[in-house]
Amino acid sequence: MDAIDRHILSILQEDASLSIADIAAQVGLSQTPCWKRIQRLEASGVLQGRVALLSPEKLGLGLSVYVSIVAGEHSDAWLDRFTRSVAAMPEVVEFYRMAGDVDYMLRVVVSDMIAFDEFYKRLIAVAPLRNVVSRFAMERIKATTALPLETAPPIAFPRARRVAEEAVAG
Amino acid sequence: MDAIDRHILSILQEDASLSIADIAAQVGLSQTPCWKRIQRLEASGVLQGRVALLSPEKLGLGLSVYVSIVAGEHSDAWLDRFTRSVAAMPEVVEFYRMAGDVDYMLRVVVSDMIAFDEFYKRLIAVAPLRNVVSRFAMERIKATTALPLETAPPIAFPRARRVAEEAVAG
DNA sequence: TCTGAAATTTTGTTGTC
DNA sequence: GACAACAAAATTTCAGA
Repeated sequence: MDAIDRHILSILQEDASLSIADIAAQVGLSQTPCWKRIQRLEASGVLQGRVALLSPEKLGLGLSVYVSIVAGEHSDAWLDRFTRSVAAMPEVVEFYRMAGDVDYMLRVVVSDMIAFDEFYKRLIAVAPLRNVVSRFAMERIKATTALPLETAPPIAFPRARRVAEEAVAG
Repeated sequence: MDAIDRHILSILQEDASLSIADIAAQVGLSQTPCWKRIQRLEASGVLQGRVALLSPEKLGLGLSVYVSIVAGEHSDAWLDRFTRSVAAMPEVVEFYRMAGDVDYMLRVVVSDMIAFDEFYKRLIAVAPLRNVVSRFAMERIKATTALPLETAPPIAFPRARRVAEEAVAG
């Protein structure tokens, strides 16, 4: 995972429709070594896959709502039920367990307030909740899938890691 | 934008590395009409692009922090300065203007608490803020780029829209 | 006007140095 | 890591419903 690998990743996380020839030219390599690096990044799991990004507005799904939840219980049964049910809802595009004053944070994508209210009723029916706060987004100023590679620490070397793992296994 | 277009979009937003032959087979079309539909969806802007998804954990960027902000002022100058500066920070992967008790919501991706604190200092130096609350994610339960197409309203027909626009223009 | 089969061109992949 | 041969895929063309 050297600077060239990072350069390749930064290009691909912005535009994965580029040809290997294009990417190779940008990073100053010929096609084969560039292709081999991409294969290695995929095999190591750093490159998880390629997806198409759709326009929420053009699909009539322009309303994002942040929902913070305080759990109703902390039993294993409650947790399992809540986690599975909420993760299975397609409107939930982000779902994190939090530290601090709220237990869970969601981002929910819906078409409008009516649709959100319909979602909300299904959400509170899933399992008992102590508190739910919904905050509505008025304007999307920035939303990217690109991670800040320039701020990533100099760890995570797929090759070095594999060597280390083999040393442990052997 | 019929059911087949939606089917194509739902496949591509899960995996954009599939060949047109694969997609065509899944939606029950031959390559050419499937390819033409994808071209049309790209031209209409519903399909915005293809990106590679990277592993935050493997890159040492496993900490997500939700930051809610109450603005310090509401002047045009403040707003412009704040919006531009925050959007330009690579750690900020989501940035929405909100309705209600908070003015802005961010999701920030960093390597650890130290890195977040460093980011936080830069953030509060950008422009005067009345209140900032940071909530730390402990566990990512779900995070997808796939929009809930099954819940999208039956609007947004790129072709029909073009016809309507031409009718207005003519 | 939309579909599908085949030809063409571009791109991805493998082998050799 | 580069270059050349090979394989596969995307794109265009064209015939038919």
